[in-house]
Amino acid sequence: MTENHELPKTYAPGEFEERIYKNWCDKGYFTAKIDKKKKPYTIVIPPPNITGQLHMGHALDNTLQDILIRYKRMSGFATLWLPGTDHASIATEAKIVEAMRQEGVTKEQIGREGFLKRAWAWKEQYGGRIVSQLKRLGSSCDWSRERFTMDEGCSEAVKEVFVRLFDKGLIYRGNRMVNWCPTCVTSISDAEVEYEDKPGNFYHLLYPVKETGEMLELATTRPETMLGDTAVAINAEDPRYQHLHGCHVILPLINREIPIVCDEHADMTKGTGVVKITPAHDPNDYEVGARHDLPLVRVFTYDGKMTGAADKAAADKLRKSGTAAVGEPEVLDCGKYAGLTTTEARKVILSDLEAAGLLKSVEPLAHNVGTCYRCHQVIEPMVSKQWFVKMEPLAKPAIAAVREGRTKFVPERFEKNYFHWMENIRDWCISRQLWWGHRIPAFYCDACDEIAVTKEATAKCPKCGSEMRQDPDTLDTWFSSALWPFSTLGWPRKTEDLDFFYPTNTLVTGYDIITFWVSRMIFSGLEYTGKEPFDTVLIHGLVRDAQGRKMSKSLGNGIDPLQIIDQYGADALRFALATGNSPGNDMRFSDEKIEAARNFANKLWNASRFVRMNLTIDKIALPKAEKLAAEDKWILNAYNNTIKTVRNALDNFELGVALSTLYDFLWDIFCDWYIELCKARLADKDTEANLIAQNVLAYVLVGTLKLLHPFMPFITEEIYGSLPHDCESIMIDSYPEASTAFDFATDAAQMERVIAAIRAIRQRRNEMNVPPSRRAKVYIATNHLDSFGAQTAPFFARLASASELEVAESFEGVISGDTAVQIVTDSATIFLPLSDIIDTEKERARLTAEQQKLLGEIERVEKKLQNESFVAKAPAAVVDAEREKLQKYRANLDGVLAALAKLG
RNA sequence: GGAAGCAUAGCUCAGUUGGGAGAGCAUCUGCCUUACAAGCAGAGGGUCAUAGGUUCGAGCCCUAUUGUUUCCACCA
Repeated sequence: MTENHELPKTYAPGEFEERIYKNWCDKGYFTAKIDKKKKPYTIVIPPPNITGQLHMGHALDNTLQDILIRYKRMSGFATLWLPGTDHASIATEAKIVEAMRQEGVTKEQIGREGFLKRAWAWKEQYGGRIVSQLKRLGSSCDWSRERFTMDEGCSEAVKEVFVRLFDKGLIYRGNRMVNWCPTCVTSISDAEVEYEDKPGNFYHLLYPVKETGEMLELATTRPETMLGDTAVAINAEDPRYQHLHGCHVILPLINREIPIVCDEHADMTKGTGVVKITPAHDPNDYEVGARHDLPLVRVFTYDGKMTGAADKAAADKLRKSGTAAVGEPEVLDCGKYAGLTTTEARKVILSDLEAAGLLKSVEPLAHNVGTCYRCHQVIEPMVSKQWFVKMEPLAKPAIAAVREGRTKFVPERFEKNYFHWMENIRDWCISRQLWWGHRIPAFYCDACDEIAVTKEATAKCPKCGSEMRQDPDTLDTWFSSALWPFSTLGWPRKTEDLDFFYPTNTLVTGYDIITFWVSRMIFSGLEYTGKEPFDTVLIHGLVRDAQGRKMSKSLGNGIDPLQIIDQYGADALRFALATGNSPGNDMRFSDEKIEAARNFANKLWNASRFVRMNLTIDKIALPKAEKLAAEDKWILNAYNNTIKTVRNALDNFELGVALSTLYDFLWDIFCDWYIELCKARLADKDTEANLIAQNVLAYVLVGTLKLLHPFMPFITEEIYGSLPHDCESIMIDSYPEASTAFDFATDAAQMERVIAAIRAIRQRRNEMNVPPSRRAKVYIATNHLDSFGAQTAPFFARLASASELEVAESFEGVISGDTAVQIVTDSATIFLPLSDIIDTEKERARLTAEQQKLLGEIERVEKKLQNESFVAKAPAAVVDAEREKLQKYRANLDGVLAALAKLG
C-alpha cells in the first residue's frame, strides 16, 4: 500500500487528471500482455481520421469503449484496446488540396511525389492531434500498439487482399456506370452518395421525328445531357406512339439521327411517356443502352465541363488501343458548348432550344439529387473504367454469420439494416482517382496490353518483358478499414498477437457507418481469416445539441469536448455521455446534463473527504457479521445488490443502467442515509463501534469506487489513493463481486422500518412547517421492538429532530389525540406531542384525505381478490402479496380512524 | 416505394423476461442540520400518442391509426 494523500477541499479535476493519466502510461497499465492463463478481451478502436478533431461523437464512442475495456481488465481478462488512425483518403486529400489552393498551387504543378510529401507532412502534423485528445478523455488504449491504415503492416495487408481477391476472380476492372464527383475528381462508391432534396425544373423538349415530321415531346431535368442522347425510348404498349415503332428522331442542336426504341423503362404514366436516353450519363439509361446496344456518348469531362475537340481526340486514341478500349465511351466534341461547365451549358442549351422553338414548357420540380458525402457537390453518373469487388460471394457468409448469431448487434434491430444492405448488395467500386491512399497494385504493359497484379513495387510484363506502368489510382479508404481488426494485429503474418487477441470481442460504433464499415469488416474477416472479426457490435446513436439538432460545422452548434473537459473534467463528460440513454438511441447534450454529472462527481468527492477525515485506520478490515450494526448490514446488503445489478447491466451492454444504479446507490443510499446513520458512532471516538463504522464506511466506499472506476476513471483513482487501498492503482485492482456473506435481508428489513419511520416524521414536520431546530419527543408504538432498539435513538435525534425516543408496543392510555400527532407507517404508529403548534382543522383534513386514499386502495385490492380468475390463475406469490397489502391497508385505516376519533 | 426508431411529469430522458410508473433539471415549501448550497429535508405534477385486441392483469406483447425522426432504394 502506498502512502495515502490528503484530498483538497474542492473537487478540481484539472488538478489531477493529467498527472493520473501520465502515471497510468508510465506504469504501462494500458499495455496488453499475452497471458494464456487469462481470457482475452479485445476492442479495436474505430480509427478516427487524421484530419479530424475530437468531437462529441468520438467522445461518446471512446467513452463506451473505455468503460468496457476497464471493466474487463478489472475482471481479470487479458485486455487489449488497440488504437490507431485512418488516412481517410478523400477527406484528407480534399483538405490538402484546399490548403494548396489558398497558396495558389495545384496538384498537377507539384506532381504526385510532391503531393504525397505534403500529405505525409500533414499526417505528421495532425495525426497526433486526435490521439492526444483521446488521451484527455482517459482512454486506456495500448498506445504501444498504435497503428495507422497506411503504415507498413496495414499496407501489406491491403496488397495481400487485393492480390488474393484478384486471383480468385473477385476483383475485376471494367467500364461501368459509377458515381463521379467532378469537384473531388474521383469516383465514389454507392455508399458514399448522399441524397438531398433540391429544387429543380422539369423541362419539356420537342424532338422532331425524321419519318413523320411530327414533334415528339419529352421531359427531362437535365437538358445539358441531351448532346449525349443516343436514343429516345417509348413503352411498346403505349397506344400514343404505336406509329413510331422503328422511327428515328433528329437530335436538336447537333442534328444527330437517333433511334426510337421500345423499352420497359419508359413509364406511360409519367410525363408524356417518352424519355430521352443518355447511356453515358445516367444509370437507368446505361441499362437501357445495354439492352438495345446503343452507343455511349460522353459529353462531360471528369471535372464537370462540356467535352471539346481535345477530349475527343484523347478518347479516340484510347478507343483504338485494344483490350483497354472495351466499353470505353465515345466522346463528343460539343463545339460551341465545349469548355462550359455543366451549369453554364444548361443555360445556353436551353436558350438555344427556346430560340429554335423546341422548349415547350418548364415546370418546377423538387427532386432528390445525389451529392458527394465529402464535398456535398452534386455527383455526376459517369461511365468510367474502375476496379470493382464482386460482392455476392463475399456477402453470403457475412449474412450467415449474423443470421446464425456468431456476430450479434446490440441493439438487435440494427441487424435489419445490415441484412437489407447485404442482401441487396452491388459490386463495390474500389478505385479512386486520388493520390493519397493505397496505390492499386496493378500494372499495365503499354506494349502489349497485359495486366499484372502483384505485391511487388514494380513489374515486368510476363508476356513481352517490358517495364510495366502501375495503375495511378488508389483504393477506397474503406478498403483498408475493412481489414482493421486483423491487419492491426499483424495479418497476413501469423503473429502472437493475432493468435491470442483475434477474433476481437466488441466493436463499438455509431449506426451511421454500419454499411460503410461494419459490414465490410465482417465479410473481410470471414474471407481472409475464416473468422468473424468480433462477436458483438455495440451500436450507439448520435450526440445532438440541446435542441436535438445534429451537430455540424455549418450550423456552428458543435460542442467541443475538450472545452467541456477543461470546464467540468473528463469524468463529468464521460458520465454525461454514458448515462440517461439506451443503446442505439440518439442523445442530446446540454448544459444541464453536464452540470448534473459534475455535481455527482462533486458529491462523491465530498463524501470521500468526509470518510477520509474520520478515518484513523490505515487498513480496512471488515468486522465479523456479529459485530456489525443493523445499519452496517443494511448498507452491505444494498452494496451487494448494487454489485449484482451493475455487473449484470455491464455484461448486457446496458452501460446507462449500470451507471444510474451506481448514482442512486452512492447518492441516495450511501450519502443520504448511511453516512448520516454513521455520524453518531463517528462522533464517539476511540470506541469499538467507531472502528466498526470506519471500516464499513471505507469498505463500501472503496468498493463503490471500483464499481465506478470504468465510468469515471480519474476521480475514482484520485480518491482511491487517499484511502486505504490494496493496489498501487485502482485500475489494476479487481472489480467487486457479489457475496452471499452480505445477504442480510432480515437486518436490512429492520433498518428499512427505521428509515420509513424517520421519513414519516420528517414529512409530517415539513407539512406542518416545524423547523428542525424545534425538537420533539418521539413515541413509537410497534410490535417490531427489535427494529427500534435503544441504538436507534441517535438516528431519530439526528435525522428526525427527536429530543427523546420512547418505544413500546402500545401507548394506549398514555398519549391522547389532543396532545399528539399520530403518524401511521406499515410497521409502527408514531406520536409526536406537538399539539400546541398543530392546526387541528388541517390535521383533520390530512387524516381524512389519507382515509379516503386507504379506502380506495382497499376497494381495489378487495375487487382484485374477489375476482375468481385472478385468485385461480395468478401465481400464488402475487395473490399472497395482494392479501398482505389488504391487511396492511386495513391496519393503517384503523390507525387513521383512531387518530381522527382522538381529534374529536 | 421499402424498413426502422421515437411518442412516458413543464423540459430532457430511463423503465429487458407483462404484477399499480421513476431520475435529472425546472416549480413550490422549509433548512447555512459541522463532507458537500455543485448541498439537505419535503411537496406538487403523468388517461405512459389514439383506437382496438391478447391476458386474471399491459407503459411493456399483437393490430390499426396519427405525429415525428432516421436509414435504404428510386425518382426520364
